[in-house]
Parts: sequence; C-alpha cells; structure tokens
Amino acid sequence: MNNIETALCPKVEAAFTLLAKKWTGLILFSMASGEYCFNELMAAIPGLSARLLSVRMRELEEAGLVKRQVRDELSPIRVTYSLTAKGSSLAAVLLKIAEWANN
Amino acid sequence: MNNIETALCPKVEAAFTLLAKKWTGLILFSMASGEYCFNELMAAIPGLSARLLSVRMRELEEAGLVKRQVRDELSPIRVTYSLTAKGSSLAAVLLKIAEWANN
DNA sequence: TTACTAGCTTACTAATAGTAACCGCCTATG
DNA sequence: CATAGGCGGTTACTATTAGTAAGCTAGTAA
Repeated sequence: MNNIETALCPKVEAAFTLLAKKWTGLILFSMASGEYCFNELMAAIPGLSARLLSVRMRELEEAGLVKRQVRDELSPIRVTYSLTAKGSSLAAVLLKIAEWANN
Repeated sequence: MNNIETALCPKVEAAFTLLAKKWTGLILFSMASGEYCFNELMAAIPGLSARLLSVRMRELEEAGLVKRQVRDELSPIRVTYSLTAKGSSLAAVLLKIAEWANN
C-alpha cells in the first residue's frame, strides 16, 4: 500500500475545519465579488437561516476572511460585509469547486 | 449594493453540501495520491473515528468519488480505497485549499 | 489456547444546525 | 399620532450530526 506523503499540518486542518461548517463555503463563494448586506446574503443562499448566517459571519470575521462595516450614513442603518484579501483568495479557490461541480 | 451574479445552481449547492460534512474534505485531500486501506486513513487523519470514516466512505462511494475494492487475494482480506477520476479532479482543487492555508 | 490485526457496526452522549418567534431602531403611511 | 413594515439581528426550543466506547467477524501468529 501507499503511505500518505501529504502530512496534515495544523493550517490545512484548520482550513478544512472552517469549510466543514455548514454554509461557510457557500457564503464565501457567494461573496466572491463585492459588498453584500445581511438580507442580500439571506436571499442569495436559499435554506440559510438568519441565526446561522449571523453565527457564520462572526466566525468569518474572527478568522479574518470577512470585513463587517456599519454604514450609518445610510438610513436605516445598513451593515455591509465584504471579503478581505485573505477571504477573496480563498473564494477564488471555491470558485474552482463550483467549476468542478459543473464538470 | 451589489447584486449577486453567481446564481446557485443545484450542482454547486450539492458540492458544497458534500464538503460541508465533517471530514469529507480532509479524507479526499488525504487520498489525493494512491490507494489506501481503512486503517491507513484512520492513521492519516487524527481525530477521525472509525464510525464516521465508514459513513463518509459510503457516501463518497455513492457519490462516485471513491472506489472500494476488496482484495481477497491478500490475507487477511484487505479493503482498499482509491479516488475515481471525478474524485481526483476534486482532490486537485482541495490541494489548492491546502496551498491557500499555507499562504 | 490466547492474543492480535483489519474493517467495520452498534448503542449511547455531546455538539451543531434548523425553526419560529421576537426585539430595537428607523421610516413611511394614514 | 398610531401603526405597519424593513433591516439586522437574538433567543428559546427541537432535530439532526458527530464523538466515544465497546463489541463483532474473520483470519493469522505465538
């Protein structure tokens, strides 16, 4: 048999752990271009609930993949979310998963 | 605000749903090259239990990403798992996630 | 005979996700 | 002024998934 040459480094494990949480991949993928507000993302990802979107956005913010901005010059106050550089480089890979899915 | 131009097609959703199950990504990634038997995968992926590995392998087999072979010419009987063409094209994308993780 | 390995499965508990209702703030309408 | 509605969530409760530990079948090995 083969032995496994790609050792699992903690960073790789962490990346897969993040993406293994439900909706995380789809959220990042959906955010690939531009800024979105909470309800836009809700509308873009059918089945995703406000509770989990809220939880995931906090996780992604903490992971440094997403930036949250309160735009209080608008009325009513809007909150927009956008990918950081780190986030959008990951989203680029996720676009390849979508390509793969389409064969 | 932006509108989201990447419509979520069912195939893309299905791909992310598969990868959102815990360990699926790591399993495919770990299988990227060659054949592995059950206990090799267990050893390669710390934290993964026999129960879930068994469940995941069945799912991946059903999804057509993994091929299971019982090698009864060996004693004791060995079972080996390898990626199908479909599986290894996905694993190639997962390798990019690992690259991303290493920055 | 006893022990050990491979490849699982089963029963049970803990963690994660889904559902529905509700909140505070602001604006628009009657 | 009252009330209705949208935005961006939170809370409480249920259902689904994952983790843990034990055990099982079949085949060596000592």
